[in-house]
Amino acid sequence: MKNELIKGTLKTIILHLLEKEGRMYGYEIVQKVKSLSHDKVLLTEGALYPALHKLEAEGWLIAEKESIGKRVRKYYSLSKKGKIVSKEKINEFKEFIDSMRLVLNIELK
Amino acid sequence: MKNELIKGTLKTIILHLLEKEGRMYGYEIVQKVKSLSHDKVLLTEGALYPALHKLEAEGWLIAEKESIGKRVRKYYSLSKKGKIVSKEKINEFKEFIDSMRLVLNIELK
DNA sequence: CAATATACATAAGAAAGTTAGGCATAAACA
DNA sequence: TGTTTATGCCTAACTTTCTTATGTATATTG
Repeated sequence: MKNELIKGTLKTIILHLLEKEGRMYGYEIVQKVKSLSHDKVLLTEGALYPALHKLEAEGWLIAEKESIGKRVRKYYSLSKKGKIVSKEKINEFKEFIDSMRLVLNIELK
Repeated sequence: MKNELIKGTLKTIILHLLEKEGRMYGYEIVQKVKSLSHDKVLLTEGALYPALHKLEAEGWLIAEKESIGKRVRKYYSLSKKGKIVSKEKINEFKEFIDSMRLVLNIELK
């Protein structure tokens, strides 16, 4: 999906996955989205990592480094605020879909 | 809707409305989208007009100026190519929604 | 032991908006 | 009748968000 539509959904995706999974690291998020979407949504690391940093700076994510052998993974989870924002983002997305359905006059199963 | 999600949908909206209505001018498109979406989707002219020009340059739209009193309206309609692209864009949007539904695990009525 | 996968990160540039103007005519209202 | 609001077009500076291209390093697989 070389799709400009994906733009703007990245934060929503991250927040939602962390809410569902509890705790994930960046690379894992990329793989998860890829598999959930049957290889349709391919997050790029150039977009993902800056987004994670921004969400952390915003206070919505908590980051913890963890050593796996000689490598360091950075796990993210939702802060209290992040859990609230996560739900808000999902609702915004649903409203967006509803609006678009009205404008584009399309049915969604 | 101060929503970054709308980004990327503008061309799809324009093409679809022109397909449905046949012939519209810029200002009319703004009003139509506003009313269809119950004031949720408010296109800005700063985004709309450049988009119309780009679609015309691409060969997807045909523009015709029409004098209304002393004012000039610019009507747009779909070219043959534009009609094809319009359908493609709608399909892309539907696929996008399907993918997002998988990733976000949400139900849409 | 070379290629691929895992895992993080940044930086330059492109794309698509927002915000803030500008210009002009027509209609509505006080 | 004069001012505000609506109609109708437009552009330019700036911002946000993403893509593309790198860089670095360890682990696994053939």
